[in-house]
Amino acid sequence: METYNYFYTMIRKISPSEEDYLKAIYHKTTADAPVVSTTLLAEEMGAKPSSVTDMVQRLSEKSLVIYQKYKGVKLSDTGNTKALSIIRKHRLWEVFLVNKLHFSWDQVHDIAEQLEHIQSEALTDRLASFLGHPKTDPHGDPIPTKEGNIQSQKKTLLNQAPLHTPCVCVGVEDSSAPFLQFLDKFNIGLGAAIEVKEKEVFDGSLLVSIAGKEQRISKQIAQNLYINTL
Amino acid sequence: METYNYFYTMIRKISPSEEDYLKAIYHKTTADAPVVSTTLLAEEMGAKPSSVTDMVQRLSEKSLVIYQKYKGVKLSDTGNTKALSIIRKHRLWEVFLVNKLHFSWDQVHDIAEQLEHIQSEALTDRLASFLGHPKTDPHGDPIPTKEGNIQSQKKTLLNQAPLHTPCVCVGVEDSSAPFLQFLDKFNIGLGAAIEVKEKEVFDGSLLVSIAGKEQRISKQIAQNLYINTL
DNA sequence: TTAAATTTTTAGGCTTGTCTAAATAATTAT
DNA sequence: ATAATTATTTAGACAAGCCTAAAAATTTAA
Repeated sequence: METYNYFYTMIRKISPSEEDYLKAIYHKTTADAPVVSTTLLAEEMGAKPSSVTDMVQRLSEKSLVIYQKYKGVKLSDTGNTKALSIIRKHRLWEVFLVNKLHFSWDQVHDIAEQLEHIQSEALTDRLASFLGHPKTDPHGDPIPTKEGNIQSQKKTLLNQAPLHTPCVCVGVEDSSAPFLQFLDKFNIGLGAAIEVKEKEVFDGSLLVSIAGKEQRISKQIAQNLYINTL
Repeated sequence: METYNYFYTMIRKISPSEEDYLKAIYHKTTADAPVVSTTLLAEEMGAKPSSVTDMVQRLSEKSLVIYQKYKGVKLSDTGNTKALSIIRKHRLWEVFLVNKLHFSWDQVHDIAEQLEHIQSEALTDRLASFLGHPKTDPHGDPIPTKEGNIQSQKKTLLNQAPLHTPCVCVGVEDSSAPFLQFLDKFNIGLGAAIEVKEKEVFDGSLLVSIAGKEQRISKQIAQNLYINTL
């Protein structure tokens, strides 16, 4: 009995909660900061650090993460693949909700949080095909491929955009409903034409033209909007 | 603290597992047999009777079912409404999977079992609208309305169909994958034109014409196919 | 109508995923 | 360099949902 334990843990199904942790670890680690602390993860998950330690130890036993006591945690290759598959599902469902069911981009996150846990490879494949294999979700974030490849786009914050240069909005840093609703009021969406006319040194606000119309935008907004030059 | 307990239990969220039990109770009670035993429910749920007793007692505390020790269980009005809402979601998702993602009718049940637990009234509303407010699912079962009305159709088993009378296939009693795949091999689907040519007294088998072609069908098949006369 | 068989419930345990409180390690500041 | 602070882990508890084994109620049969 004991002999097969290792094998069993390897192929054990991943629970929705475990999937959420893998996703959180994915989002909270970068090339610069390759590991994340239990405290930071606890914030992200809306749980206490002690609960995170517990879960992270379980995930480590299942070889989904690499965890060193007191040092932090990062995804293993298996864990990374799993996280990307969940992110793929999340973003595909967001596209479905916006493009097919006509939800607005601020309404889809919570529903996609549930849909991303549906387990059926066939469903994901057919959904992707039904949607025309979209490359990005409604917030401009790239959708990983079935094979787990994700295109890391060169993203520039509107903050850093050159003056008097035609740009296009390609994504948001903050995809919370309040921010997205705010953007709607300013008529800013993915693909919107933006050009920075003036940068105020004092408060970092910008005078921009959006779809031909000049508007003043706060630094806080400009810090959360990604653009590409044309 | 204690004072508000009742109120809290009233508005408490229903878990996926609880939803599955409500659905099972719905499916296992009829006008003839208005209550279901824990043993029968255990079979339906793939659990032990003792586990069912546990759960049924919890559901009773939440006023979702009416339960009498040793006597069986049935849905309360609240529980019935909840069960119908889950069945509505299940069947709408089945229509989506078949009509939009082109799954076959034997592939959709397990996926819909997961999708039915997604919690978002807006999603269900928009899905129904996206699908054109279908009246029945891919197996011919009626889809309850948002208000919880379900049309009980007068269903005749192929078994009981009159001889030499044009009929149309309107549903299946058994919607397991093996049976549905079997029907596919015989080219029998919803809306298929069927006419009984001959009934064999010895084994109850039927000689029928399906889409113009004559075929012999066993009693077991005929017992699980619903038809309407034209 | 009582005894045997069956059904149902209770009691006690296990896992997952959370919590609080206490203990320990790591970091920061004096 | 050591003390104070902060971060992290451990220990123990709890609810949900399941299990097995034992007890109790109900049904069936003699």
